[in-house]
Amino acid sequence: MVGGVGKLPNVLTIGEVSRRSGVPHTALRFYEERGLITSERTAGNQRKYARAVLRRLAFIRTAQRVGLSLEEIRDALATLPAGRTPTKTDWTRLSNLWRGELDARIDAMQRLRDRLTACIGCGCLSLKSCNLMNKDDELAAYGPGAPRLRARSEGGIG
Amino acid sequence: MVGGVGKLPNVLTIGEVSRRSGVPHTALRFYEERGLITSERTAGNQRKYARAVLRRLAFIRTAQRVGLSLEEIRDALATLPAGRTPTKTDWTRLSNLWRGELDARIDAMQRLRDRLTACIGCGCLSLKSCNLMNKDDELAAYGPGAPRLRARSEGGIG
DNA sequence: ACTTGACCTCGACCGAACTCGAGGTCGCAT
DNA sequence: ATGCGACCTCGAGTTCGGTCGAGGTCAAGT
Repeated sequence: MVGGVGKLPNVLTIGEVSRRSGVPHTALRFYEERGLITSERTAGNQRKYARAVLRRLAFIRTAQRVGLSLEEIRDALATLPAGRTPTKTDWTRLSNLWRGELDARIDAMQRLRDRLTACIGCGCLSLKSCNLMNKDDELAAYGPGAPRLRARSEGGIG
Repeated sequence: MVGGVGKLPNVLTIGEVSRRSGVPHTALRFYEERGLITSERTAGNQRKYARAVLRRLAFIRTAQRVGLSLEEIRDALATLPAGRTPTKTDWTRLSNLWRGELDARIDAMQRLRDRLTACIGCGCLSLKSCNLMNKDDELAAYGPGAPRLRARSEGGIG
């Protein structure tokens, strides 16, 4: 019952995973090293991936696009049953968790955008009257580190 | 008219700027090196900043939080009149530019969030029926580099 | 005059998220 | 059995956004 010569194999090589997911093989090994994905090995020590890894990768990429670090993603994924298909409950828990994070970020962005717009109205020549430039809520805290969300669109700004 | 002994001096030392803006002095020098801010020097070679630098810094931080790179920010700031108070027209141009970028990002995030939510509904046990996991539009392209938008909220996820 | 703290430069280092290259093995087709 | 591409490991290199430390100067208070 291990499927005939079908075109949907149960195990995938790293090359197949890379092509199917669009994630470079170098990154796949890197993710494995960081504990985001796992793999079995063939007799000859070559990686073989369960098809589920594709779902996991899509999840990782999605989360990354939103600005979560690999560590955060790894931790979140760790709450899912190791290596197997998660239950609806698992997903719900995770989804709710991230939804909150997403909501917060969307909210922050919208506030910023709205302020910027208001800024046009105020002329922004006076520091006092400009909401954007008065560091009240989000501008207050300055955390260390070097955040960056690469613009996917080549040439939006600049 | 170089103001008396007031508590709002026209020029600020790097330490003052750092305290007032919340940006570490190391970062201030770094920003200067990267052309995001400028400073004059005293006879003894110490930096003195115009008060306007605070506005500029708030702007930089704001833009950074949204995920723009220092280079993008620098380029945008470069469209403003060098070192002087920008006109309303200047601001309008810049604001419009970034508003588009912001809108796009907000939009992407919202789509992701909505998909995640829909995902809960679908149970997410099947790759085929799950929108989130099917890489259509935004998941398609995988760019190089190492993007990251640090979560400001300590302990949202993880 | 002296001390103290804030400031200067410059180069090294950090962590995140990867990529690249060297040198070697696996496995499949011919 | 031979060739060839896809795979392996491991260490070094890259970019971004900074921080740190050494070694030295400036400026203000006593």
